[in-house]
Amino acid sequence: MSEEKKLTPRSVDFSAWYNEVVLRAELADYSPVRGCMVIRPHGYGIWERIQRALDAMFKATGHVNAYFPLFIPESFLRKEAEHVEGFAPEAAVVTHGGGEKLTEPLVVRPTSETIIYSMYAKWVQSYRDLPILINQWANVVRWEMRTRLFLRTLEFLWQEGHTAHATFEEAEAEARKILELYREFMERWMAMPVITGVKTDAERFAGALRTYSCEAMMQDNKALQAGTSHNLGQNFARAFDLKFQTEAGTMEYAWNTSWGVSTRLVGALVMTHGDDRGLRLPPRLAPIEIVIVPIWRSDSEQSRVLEVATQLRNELSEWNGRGEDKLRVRLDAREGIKPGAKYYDWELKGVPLRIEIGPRDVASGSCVAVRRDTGEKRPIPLANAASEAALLLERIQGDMLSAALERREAHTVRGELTYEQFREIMEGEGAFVFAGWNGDPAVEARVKEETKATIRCIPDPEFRSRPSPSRCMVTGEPAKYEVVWAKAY
RNA sequence: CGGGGCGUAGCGUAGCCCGGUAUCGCGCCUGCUUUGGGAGCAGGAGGUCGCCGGUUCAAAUCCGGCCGCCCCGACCA
Repeated sequence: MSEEKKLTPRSVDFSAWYNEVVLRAELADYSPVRGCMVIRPHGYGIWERIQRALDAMFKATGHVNAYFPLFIPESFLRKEAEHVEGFAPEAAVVTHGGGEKLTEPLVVRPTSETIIYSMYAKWVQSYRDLPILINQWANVVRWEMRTRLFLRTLEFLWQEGHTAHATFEEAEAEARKILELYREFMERWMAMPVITGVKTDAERFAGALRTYSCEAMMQDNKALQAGTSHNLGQNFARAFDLKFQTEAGTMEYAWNTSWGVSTRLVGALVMTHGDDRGLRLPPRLAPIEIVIVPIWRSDSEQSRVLEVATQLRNELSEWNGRGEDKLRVRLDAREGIKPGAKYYDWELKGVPLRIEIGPRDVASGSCVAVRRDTGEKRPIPLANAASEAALLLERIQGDMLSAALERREAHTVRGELTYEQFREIMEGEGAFVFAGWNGDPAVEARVKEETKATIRCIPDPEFRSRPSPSRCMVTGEPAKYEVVWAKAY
């Protein structure tokens, strides 16, 4: 019997549970600097899987990677009025270098629009130079008041795409295309369903014309903004004199978009799929998809089991039934630790599939596969273990998405409801509420004040309820939009 | 920046009210026995009790100040 503290059950305190999973599954750790997080190898491995998948998707849509400076002259931020207003309060500023006071302070980038569009201005003369489709993998710094592991840290890793186009329509199409790309990634890779839509003015990115977002529901029924894509219009092009000569010979400002997702996605994964045993990883993002745990009693059993287990490990990792995408397998041959302890260990870390193999299995030419998501056990023959395991992994990926979608729908309220009913929902369990809104920012602010719920987005048509509410939930006036309300991180 | 909580071995903690030289568990090291759901026994190493000052014969404990962290809120990916 161990006296070690058990994981806090999610039902007791979701925040405490989340922190314990992140720390104990060894995804991340607190650093000596407040609000800055150390990403440990397991957490970084997940981020690398995310990077790899997204990068391939960006390249497939014609984007290329580049890198821009960490330091931005303070004056650059000021060139776009809304932008500076939004980011100045959370800027980290370097005032000294080489032992001397700088003539102009340098801002550690909170986002790179300004430095990037200042460069695009040099690169673009003609409509023939457009579009520019560039992505950068980088770290950014935002001096937040309150931080949370992965969800909001002072420094975080992300990908930021920055494009320039010849027309509004082209920029708008780009922003929408990336939104769809994000949605596909979140559903197919993260097994995390999201609602996409456009932000209200209150929630719009500082300097953007329009902001689109992906909104995911965590297991405490709160929303997490998982990704954003902005149509920046000509706001930054004007600020940085990013002009081009059109086919007709006139001069025009370029149209920009920017979009990004961050290490927050790792937190989203935990809060979407974790359970009381720890993390559950969707197979496609799991650094290790399969862990083989050998079981033995005596020395002779040990050598025999390990021999078969090693052979199984090799067969699995060399199997080419998935083409270039090899199975990611780990054999846990540690000695002096009981198999049960190994099970708990890998369950906490979220490995989707465990294969147990002991003397009885060796004798019968089989092994036992155990699903992390459902706990379901099934014997599979060693002869075709690879294809069986691959099939199970695919099923786990699909089932995890279905389960998350079902959970979200069970906590989604659609159709006409009164403000009183809404308040009751927000005071209780919380939910995604589709409701009518008259478009008045004052109403939006009042609801936030009274219930802590915000408009997550004006959703795309496919997510809207049918028929849309005709009245504003708060005022009873005719509704201008249907919106999704929820408390958010 | 407001409200709450906490700083004692690598981790989690007892002791504090009522001062007397630090408790227990996990982990770690050595040896033997173990291994189909967190192993057992024996031995062992490991501590500026967050920091500074005060009271006292004596401070983890009482008093004053400072620092740090976590949680809740305002702000935000």
